Amino acid sequence: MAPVKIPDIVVGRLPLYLRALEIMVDDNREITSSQELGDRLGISSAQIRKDLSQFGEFGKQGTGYNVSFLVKKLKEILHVNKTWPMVLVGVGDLGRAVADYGGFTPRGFKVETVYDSDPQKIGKQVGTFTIRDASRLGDDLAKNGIKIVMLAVPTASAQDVADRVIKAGVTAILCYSSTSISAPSKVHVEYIDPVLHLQRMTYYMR
Amino acid sequence: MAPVKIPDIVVGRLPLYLRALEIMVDDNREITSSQELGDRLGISSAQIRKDLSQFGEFGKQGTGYNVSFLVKKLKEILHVNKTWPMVLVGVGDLGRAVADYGGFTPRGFKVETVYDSDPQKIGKQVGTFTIRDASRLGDDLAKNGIKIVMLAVPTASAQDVADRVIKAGVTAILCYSSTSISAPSKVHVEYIDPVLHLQRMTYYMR
DNA sequence: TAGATTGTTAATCGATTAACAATC
DNA sequence: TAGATTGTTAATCGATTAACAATC
Repeated sequence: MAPVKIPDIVVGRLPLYLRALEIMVDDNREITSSQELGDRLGISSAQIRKDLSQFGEFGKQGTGYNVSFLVKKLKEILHVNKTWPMVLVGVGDLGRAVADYGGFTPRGFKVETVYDSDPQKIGKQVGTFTIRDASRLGDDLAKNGIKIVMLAVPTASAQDVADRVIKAGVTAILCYSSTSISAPSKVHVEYIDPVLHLQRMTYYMR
Repeated sequence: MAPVKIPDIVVGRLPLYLRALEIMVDDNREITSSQELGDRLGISSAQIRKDLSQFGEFGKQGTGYNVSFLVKKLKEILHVNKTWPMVLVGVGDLGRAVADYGGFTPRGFKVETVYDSDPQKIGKQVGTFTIRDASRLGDDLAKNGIKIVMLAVPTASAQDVADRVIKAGVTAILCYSSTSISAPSKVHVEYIDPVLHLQRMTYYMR
């Protein structure tokens, strides 16, 4: 009995559910329903029930879902019931903001170290971090067992840096550079490019 | 004859094609094929041909696509053959980086003004911008005909600010706050939340 | 002409939704 | 019990892919 393969698109919605539920926790909500959650997220209640049911029976007929219980379950499923150490490569304007971003820690992630290859920057402080030489990435990553890297390097060097961190055992890359990178299928790559979102919207605008 | 409705999912891929093609322009590539483009993006060549053919016949059998011609066409389709003025609301660490980000201008967007509601910040400089009082948003947006707003405000005030800018005629919101906002269907909302991407990846990791 | 690649069709595949029995 | 909401099935809907004629 092969464990049923959960579709990627379902996995992609779970963090959205978790985020909405954590806001409900902050608001001291104890119970919610697929209907309410769906209304908040613009997703049908049927889809939410179907997605969740892939992982277990978390609700009660007639009542709904216990918010903190569902939060706990989703954190387990997404493996964010622990904190993942990450490193950041590239400390330009964007990298600086990523390093300072306060939103990682409460949600399961922590920036451990930041790197740059510019000799002018190496050794300087960025927030609480001392910028390390990017040429040390290989050794450091392997030694500290880091699995997640965020890239905020110039477009032209993104692939090169990606190749190097992958060689050092990294299996997840969050790429802020405006380019696609190629990686073996065992390595997960996600992208953040605000312009892609903007252009998607202007398509519909005059 | 109703103009055929292009699926949202197709529209969402066009900016990706445009981005890859612009990199090819920089590399002085004159011609490409759906095969090559697909390889770079991890998308099947059939899908690329099908997507593009929704908008016209841009290629030549046996040859492929002229890169700069296709760039020109995609810019027209996405309405980024002009520059869209935008404003940014919220100048914390994240907002500061968004304001300084150099990637908007070459790709069809420009930050015109930045706003915050913190009296401590109003009047201060951020890069080349003087922070304006967020209470002026309503008047300013309407007067300058701004249609696009980027939100980098605290989660708790995102909905409130969104409501106000929508009232002032804004039809596109790029939301960096970690929450979903509700808006009339004529208003386009896109989200950027790095943690959602990270959690999507850790699902697959031990 | 031979080789290559588009644009498009039809088939396949997968995701969403509607509906409802089960049950709290 | 009556009302509400889940979990799940089957039907619908939509997206992707394989294949190939057209043609450069």
